[in-house]
Amino acid sequence: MADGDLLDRVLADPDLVPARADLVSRHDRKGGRLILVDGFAYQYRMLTSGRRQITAYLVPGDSYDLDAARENGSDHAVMALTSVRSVHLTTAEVAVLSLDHPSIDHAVMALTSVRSVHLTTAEVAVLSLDHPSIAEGLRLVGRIEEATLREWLVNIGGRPALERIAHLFCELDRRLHAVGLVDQDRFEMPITQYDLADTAGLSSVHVNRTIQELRRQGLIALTGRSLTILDRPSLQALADFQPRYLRLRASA
Amino acid sequence: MADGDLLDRVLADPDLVPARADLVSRHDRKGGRLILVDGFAYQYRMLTSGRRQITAYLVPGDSYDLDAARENGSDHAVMALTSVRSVHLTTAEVAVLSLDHPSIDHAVMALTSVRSVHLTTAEVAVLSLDHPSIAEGLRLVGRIEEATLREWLVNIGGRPALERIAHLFCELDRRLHAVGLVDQDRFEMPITQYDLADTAGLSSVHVNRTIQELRRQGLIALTGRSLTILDRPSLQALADFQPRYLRLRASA
DNA sequence: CGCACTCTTGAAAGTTGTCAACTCTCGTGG
DNA sequence: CCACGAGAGTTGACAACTTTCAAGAGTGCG
Repeated sequence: MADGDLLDRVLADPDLVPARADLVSRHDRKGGRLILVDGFAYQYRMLTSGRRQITAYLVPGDSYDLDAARENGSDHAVMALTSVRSVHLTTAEVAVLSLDHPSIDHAVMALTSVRSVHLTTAEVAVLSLDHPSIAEGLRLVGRIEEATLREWLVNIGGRPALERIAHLFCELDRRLHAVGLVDQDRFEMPITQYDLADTAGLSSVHVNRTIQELRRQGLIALTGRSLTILDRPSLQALADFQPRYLRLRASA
Repeated sequence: MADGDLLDRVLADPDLVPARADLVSRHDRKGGRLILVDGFAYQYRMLTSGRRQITAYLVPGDSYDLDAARENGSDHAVMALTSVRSVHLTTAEVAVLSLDHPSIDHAVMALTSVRSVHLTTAEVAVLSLDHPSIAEGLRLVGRIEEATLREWLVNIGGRPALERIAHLFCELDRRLHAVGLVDQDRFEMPITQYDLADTAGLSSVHVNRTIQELRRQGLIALTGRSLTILDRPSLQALADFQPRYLRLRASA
């Protein structure tokens, strides 16, 4: 069969994982190499104290461990935040698919609009290390993930609650905007305040009060699952948000 | 000239950088690709609030950006904590050196004793991406750095001050032990309490009180620049420290 | 309708930060 | 040799931030 067919077939038949189920569990030997087609997920780690620390979010178009660096088990797991459609790739599929997609512009991987992202990120997956430009692309993804991780460390270690939550919202805004999921400064954010608490290293009660302060300052509106950025410049200024680390295109 | 000669020459003539000077500055276009031969350094980021957040420590044997991923400027800088001897490698040197060191066991890069580390990590530097096993090695280094970054995020986001500082000491202990810099559960740690504060996301006053509590519990002794681990099992248990992320050999 | 989950609120307690001063060490210059 | 000054560590009192506990209100789904 043609490789394009395989790609189409793989994308056409994503796995469906319900909310709050592990997409990839800790010490998962099968490898979690996947692409998120639809829905939100997060990477997390449980402490022996019982506390949970979220270390990354996955939004549509994002991938996880495509280079199989964590194949032999890792120190964290990935859980679906909403019901999720994702494509899991086997080593065989990655290898087969890579044969006919030798040249993918890795700059494209920095994401543009949602439709192209799904395809583009998928294409990324079809690449093997045999193709230098592919290896290049995977390395870029890795660097963005690392820069984001460092940004989170700086955020949690260096900013008080209000700025911390504001920064998180700014990041989600830009990332979702890049994949076309922001409409009129408004986007769906299916993250509970408990999740935000375990992301920011705060208690859920304090997250709640912090969000109310952001509302009071007229920066955001948050009702149910829908977040609206009312004053992006002020919100970004408050958070000291510099989106360069995300390596997104100027617009989308 | 033979590659071995170049390697020797490079190692024999390290740069000397005084304490509190930048080894690599932000937006440094020259690229910071280096190996630390002697001394301590840290990677950090300044916030507009004036706060400094340390995101990583470099100890003897550690490298920085050998794969030149941050060549075009990054969001952070690297500063010498003590006076430092380091080897800076140019692109040309890395290229030349890579030609005759095709097969380096990447497992060795996980560090053993101090002498071999200096050589081994140096050898890592002499590798280019043309050699698959080298690329492999650089990727392993990257993964360890990323896992450490994630560990710090979990540490700062999820643990109170006492556990946080304890965890930091546990990590330094294991990393320095791996390069032979721990003698009788005691090692030199030229990190001020101000530095620790900006590492752990605490104030220096609170770091001071936290250290006193660790002393009071009989876990450590810290005088001047010398830290002694008095009760490693208890300290590690307190910190919930699992050294697996460092990927160190069993002993050294 | 009722359960489960999420959001919100108040009060009290605990943790951490700020400010300010004092001590200690160490290296330099008189 | 001693005085001095800079950097680092220590301490106390107080303020600010954040958590915990507990309870009630809102929301969506079977």
